[in-house]
Amino acid sequence: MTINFNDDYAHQSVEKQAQQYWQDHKSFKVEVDPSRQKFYCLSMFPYPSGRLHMGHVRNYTIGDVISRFQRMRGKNVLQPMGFDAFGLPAENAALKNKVPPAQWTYSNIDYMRMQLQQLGYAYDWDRELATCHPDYYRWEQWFFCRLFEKGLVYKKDSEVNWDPVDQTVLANEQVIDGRGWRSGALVERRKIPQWFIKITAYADELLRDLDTLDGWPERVRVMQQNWIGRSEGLEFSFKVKGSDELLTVYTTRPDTIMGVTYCAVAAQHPLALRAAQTNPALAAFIKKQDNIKVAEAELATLEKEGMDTGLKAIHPITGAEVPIWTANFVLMSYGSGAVMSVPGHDERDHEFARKYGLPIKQVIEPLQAGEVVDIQQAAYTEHGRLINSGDYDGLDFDGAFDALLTFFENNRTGSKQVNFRLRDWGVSRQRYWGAPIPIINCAKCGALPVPDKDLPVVLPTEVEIDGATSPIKKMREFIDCTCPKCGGKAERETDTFDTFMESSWYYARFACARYEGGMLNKAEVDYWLDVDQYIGGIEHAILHLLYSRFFHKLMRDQGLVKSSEPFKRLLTQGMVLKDGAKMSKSLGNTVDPEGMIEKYGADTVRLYMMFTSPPDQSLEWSDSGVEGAYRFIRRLWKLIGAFNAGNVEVNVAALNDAQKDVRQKTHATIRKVTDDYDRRQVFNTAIAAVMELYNDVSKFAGGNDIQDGGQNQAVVQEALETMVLLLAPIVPHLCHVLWNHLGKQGAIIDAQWPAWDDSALVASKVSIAAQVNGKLRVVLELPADADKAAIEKAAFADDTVQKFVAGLNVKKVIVVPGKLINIVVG
RNA sequence: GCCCGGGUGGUGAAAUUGGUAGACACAAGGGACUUAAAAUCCCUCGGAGCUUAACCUCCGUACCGGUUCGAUUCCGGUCCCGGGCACCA
Repeated sequence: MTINFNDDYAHQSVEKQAQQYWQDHKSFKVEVDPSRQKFYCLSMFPYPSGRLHMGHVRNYTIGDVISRFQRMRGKNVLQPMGFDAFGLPAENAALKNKVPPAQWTYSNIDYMRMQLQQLGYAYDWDRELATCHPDYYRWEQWFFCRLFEKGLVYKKDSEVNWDPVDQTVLANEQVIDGRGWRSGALVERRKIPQWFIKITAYADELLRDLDTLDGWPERVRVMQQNWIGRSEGLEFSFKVKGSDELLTVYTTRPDTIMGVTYCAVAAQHPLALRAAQTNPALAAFIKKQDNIKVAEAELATLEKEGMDTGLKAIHPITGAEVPIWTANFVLMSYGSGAVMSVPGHDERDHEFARKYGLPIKQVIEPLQAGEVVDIQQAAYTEHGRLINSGDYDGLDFDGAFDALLTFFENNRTGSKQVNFRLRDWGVSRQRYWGAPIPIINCAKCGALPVPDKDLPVVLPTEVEIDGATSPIKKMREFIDCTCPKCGGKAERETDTFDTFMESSWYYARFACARYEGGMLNKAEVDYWLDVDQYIGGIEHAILHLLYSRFFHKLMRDQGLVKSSEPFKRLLTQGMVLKDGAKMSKSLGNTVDPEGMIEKYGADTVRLYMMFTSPPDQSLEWSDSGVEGAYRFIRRLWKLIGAFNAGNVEVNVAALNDAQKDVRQKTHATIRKVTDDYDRRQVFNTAIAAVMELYNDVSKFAGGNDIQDGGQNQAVVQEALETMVLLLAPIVPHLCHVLWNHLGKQGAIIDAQWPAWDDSALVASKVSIAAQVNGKLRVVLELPADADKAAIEKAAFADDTVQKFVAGLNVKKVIVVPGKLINIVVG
């Protein structure tokens, strides 16, 4: 197949030729090579939902651009791709289409792989993996058994959404307005035994190591920090009147303790449950809380409601009796499930107290004299000085904290506590399409891990989905087994793992995807890890990234990896929107990448995606914008296609002014674009810079003979080569073909990234903005070496400047050399 | 509700460390070429005022206030939009 460069740009033949070359030369297959610096670039792998959507295209184009850029900079680049293949949608599709989840998933993978190849991504396909394959999840099962041995996993009762009609557990997503999505039944909270991994044992380290992640966006680190939620406070107990029981609470504001006017406990708190036994109204109130979906957002947006339990707590300092209420905003899962309530100085307590007419007492006043606080109107939540607090009056926050801590320690009724908001990771799912949890339950010996020799526990794939219960939960041949300890009859665990388990370590497995001797192969993993660049959606800022960081530390402590953090640099890309809303099937505003690729080619789609927004912002889809990207490619094709490459070298000494300008623009563009790719990771401005260079060269070509065999041709050749090199990561097919047309040998993927020549950047003139009172009045063209005095002299000599300063006193003159002068008059 | 972002022309955006607001594109309008259309090329393009016109002047980065010689950028407050909230992935 030959390409005629005088013809119009035809994306099909261009893209076919480039992709054929990469395939024939196995261009993106990589091996460990200690003599070369490696670069591991990873994009978050997709859930194989059927077809690629524009969000995938954006994510993977960003990753591919970075990979190809790093390769041209000489790195040994690993860019793998795989599929996060377990999950709920496969079960839904199975129900709808009467196809087993495995079959549906594998056929989606085949289709999406083909689409990814069409887009020309530089993946090492030999490392492809799918998490639903036993070769993958067997190591996850193996690893879970190691955690079991170390005591890092445990089983406890935990609440789920229960559909009483379908007799099944529902995901939060399947609960709509408090009802099951299929049955329409009011959901119930139900406690069932589930497996947990002790992420809280690593809370301190997960928090501390955030400081080492200087390649991560600040906002992601802040979100993780708040999620982990370390706080220092006081834990102490109230005596319950007429009982031996203690009501234990935790507070980060011990300084407000004298303002306690009531206590609040969760609906499921033992005290509330006990009080309910003799109080039908309270029992009804508690029962009502059972119809709330298991989600924090659900609880927190509820109208605050509560009920007096009738019990009284004894204030540990004053001995006063305060009522114990049960309140729907107190979480049983956080702390002790009970709080002291200080309506004067806590907004939630204040709202609750106003609603139920509970007293509000001020015990803190502002440090600043004169600041007026009306505690009945709104809570005062700032730190301040204690008042109405007896012996503690006059103390500030720290003083009161220390004094109260001493009081409770001396009485042995309280202590300083560090608390985390972070909860242990519940990994049990009552669903079918996931990795089986490798546990055997024996009536005699309890829960035991499956012996290594019996791994993997393979998930049966020939199943029928009925929409309610997981098929393996009634499959005797799966369930029945023998106890590895006593040899008696036992039952296999039928719950499967949370799919975050699979996505928490896939980045490591990519280093040795075909390794059969263990979870990870040290030689390969030590070379390729850490991930140098990770790219994915901001929606994963907390859960996936936190679990992966946790898993990495677990693997480190198992001796599998060396480092403490998996991802050195992180780029969180924004969503793809159309008409201001996220592209989604339910809104019917999706754009199918496949149709776009067919019409315009992969390069146009890639260029459009990268040009329209910076990667971390949302991207608004526009059909005419795609046309614009296509037009630029055609213009570039036309300009370069018509150019006859020569072998004239640039002779700097021989350049005239116009030629120098072209060369200066070329080198300024190299510098700008390199910085944009490397440090800033914004590609829209990189493309804009190349467009500017194109515009300059195009103008130059309009007024000069660029095939003169002399310096015109030389500077244009240099500019065109530069454009092709700089755009190669973004539009690789086009540049692959144009590179050889410019007379260059070899493939552009193996070409070196261009370097700029500082001496070419030196400009003779500089623009100085002249301001009067901060307002721009005129732009002065001055010699580049103009110093402070020269700038000032030129500014005052200017007519326009004179117009604004005449007759006024010059109060101050600010000069920023090379930039501006500001004359302050009055 | 809580945590984290974002808000700049008709549209996507740019302005990188507090220093010339609107680069680069899209759309629109006008023109050239053409029998015509498409394609291509050229010009105009934040708003208002003034002017034959160039110029020039004022206003303008969600809203209100502050710091500064100077604020899209920093600080305080408000509104709106988006992401996450532990069983969607």
